[in-house]
Amino acid sequence: MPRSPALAATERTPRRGHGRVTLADVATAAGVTAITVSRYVRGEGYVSAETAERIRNAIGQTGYVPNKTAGGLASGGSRMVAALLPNIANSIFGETAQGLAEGLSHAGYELMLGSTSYSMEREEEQLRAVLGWQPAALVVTGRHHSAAARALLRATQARGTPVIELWDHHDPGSEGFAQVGFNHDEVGHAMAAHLLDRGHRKLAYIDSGVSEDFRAHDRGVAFAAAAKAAGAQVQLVVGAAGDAFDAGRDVIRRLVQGAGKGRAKKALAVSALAFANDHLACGALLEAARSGIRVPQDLALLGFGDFALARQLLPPLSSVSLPRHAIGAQAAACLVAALEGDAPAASATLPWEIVARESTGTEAPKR
Amino acid sequence: MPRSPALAATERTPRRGHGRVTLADVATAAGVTAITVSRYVRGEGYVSAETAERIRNAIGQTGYVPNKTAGGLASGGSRMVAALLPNIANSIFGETAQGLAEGLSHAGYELMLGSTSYSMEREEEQLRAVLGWQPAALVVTGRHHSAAARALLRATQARGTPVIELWDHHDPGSEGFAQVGFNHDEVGHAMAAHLLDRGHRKLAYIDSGVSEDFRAHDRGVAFAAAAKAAGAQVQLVVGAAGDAFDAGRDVIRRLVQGAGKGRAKKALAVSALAFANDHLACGALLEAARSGIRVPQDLALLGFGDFALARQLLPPLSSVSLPRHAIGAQAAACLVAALEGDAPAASATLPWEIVARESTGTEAPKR
DNA sequence: TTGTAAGCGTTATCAA
DNA sequence: TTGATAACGCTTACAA
Repeated sequence: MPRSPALAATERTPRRGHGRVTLADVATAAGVTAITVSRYVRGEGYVSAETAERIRNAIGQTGYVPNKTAGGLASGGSRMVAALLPNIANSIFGETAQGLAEGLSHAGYELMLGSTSYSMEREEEQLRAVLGWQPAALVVTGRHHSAAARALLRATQARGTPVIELWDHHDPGSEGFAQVGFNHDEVGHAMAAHLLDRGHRKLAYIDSGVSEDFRAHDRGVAFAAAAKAAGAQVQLVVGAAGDAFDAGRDVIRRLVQGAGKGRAKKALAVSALAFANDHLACGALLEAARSGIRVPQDLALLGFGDFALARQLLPPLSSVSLPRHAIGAQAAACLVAALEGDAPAASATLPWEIVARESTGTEAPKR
Repeated sequence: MPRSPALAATERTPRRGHGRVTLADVATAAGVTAITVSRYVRGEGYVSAETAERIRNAIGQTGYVPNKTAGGLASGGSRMVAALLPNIANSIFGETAQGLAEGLSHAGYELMLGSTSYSMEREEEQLRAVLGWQPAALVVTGRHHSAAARALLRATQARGTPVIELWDHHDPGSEGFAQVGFNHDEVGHAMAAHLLDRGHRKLAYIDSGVSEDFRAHDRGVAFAAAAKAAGAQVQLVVGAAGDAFDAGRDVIRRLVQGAGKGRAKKALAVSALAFANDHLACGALLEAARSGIRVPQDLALLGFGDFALARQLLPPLSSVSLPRHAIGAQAAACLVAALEGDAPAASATLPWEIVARESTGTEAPKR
């Protein structure tokens, strides 16, 4: 059926558009062509003050919102960064995500977020999924990825898309990706040193129950190595899965059982415990109080993460304070710099610090 | 400088593509046309087993990744949902984000996440930003938005894009957006009832120091109304900004000061406190222990959120357990259903529950 | 300062 | 079962 001119005027052309207001609509309303509106919107090229005014009004009237997917398609670049984190619910990665979101958003980038549930397999899936959106840059967590994921990351980087690994900083730089984080071996060493300095010779590291938390394992291995090198005894214990507080309590309960009770009571098998995270440590601290174990006299406890709770308990928990938010913020800054400057992303080591509180003794370490 | 034929053959055509492998490349490799590959990739329409096999190989060889922005542009639909949350770092919204991410990802949608920092202004900005990405659906937090943001949401919904408000559920349904959450007035009432039932007649609600946490305010107002209706005394106190634990401690300190000390000591001005969140409540609980205030005999404490820590302290904290993760998961389910079924998104009220622990007394309420 | 033409990588539509 | 063609809404390149 041929369309009458009148009808055509009402409904415009057939299958034209998906109902959204386009650049062309604004242009018509402003009495210019689309490219002029485009220039105005992007703030590039020359647009006379008079024309700009007309366009401004037209945009206001029509409620135009630029279509960024079309823009990206045309220009071959997008203002969107995809990030893959093990877990967003976790306060550790939550703050990192927050830092990323803030930093990117201020620079005019959007954030596409994927949660990998600490699984390399999921990471690979998510990677394929977000890659289809042509992100301007890619953020992943840690330096352990499946072979296929590594290949995808390498190919992506080869095409000029910056890739950053978060939360780790290891010298050989695995594949040459930029890294924003810190070295977990160093933290493991420092945790051991902190306890050794205070005279402890029987140590244990309580690892996270999350099997793919590689960074926690790395710290544990380094902790053990440092302790052994100093001639101390070390155990590596894996905390129970599930609620971390309960897992921490559980560690203390088993320790007390091992020591026997009543008249058969012996000294605890270890004198200091280092944990993969503060929740484990706080659970242990609370259980110690109930078991009559004096902290730090009978047992010193050292956490990791310096959560808000750590300094609230009695005794306050010594812990490793982390640049949780800074990692995200710094990654955002690195990416934006790389993107604007058309350079590869830069790595950054971010500072962490052992905050000595009562749970590992208030004494200054003997020199 | 005119390009020689040989050169042209090497670099293909001028300004063709941005270096990515396209459908056309795969098609050439497989000896078919682009549309056939497209059909194979989407699993739609007919592709012979033989052709499919050739395409599969071609995809493997070329490492083709479908360009979802181009696809979305052509089809007028995207498989991406944008969500705006007040804060991702916070464990409350973190878990919701996690639920959303998981639910959407399983259904083959990506998640674009924005953090509004509890600011309506930021929300509006972010809204404009994500709208340009043509999301398939929109998720926002709460029912309070700036006028402009509301207009944008309404226009978006009118165009057929589902809009869901999270974490709230209020009858008039503000603008008719679907809501996935619960009614905070009811929670406020229930919190008051919980304390009134246990015989308390001098109550206070400690509100969050975050001024745009409207839901916490709503609960406080409802709490006060319920208490007054029962003939009890109520105060509304606003916690200090900054660390929530410290703000909670601070409340107790001021309460103790008010009661005087030593020989001039009087009874506390209130006998029960309800809090805007568990961090405030836990801070108060810890400070009470240090101040020699017996919980619940001298002072009953009721939290909100039932964080993992709540049941670990002594005495364990009574609190309101929330469907943090479920809100995200349910919202994802609602959206996917709406998107696949082409229907408007459905609202859902999710269950919460007051978990009575020792901090408000173990006695069964008198009937 | 503004415009024309072509193309980005994909899918809808119609035809074969 | 496969293909040709024309969009989708925008930007680059070049022209005026």
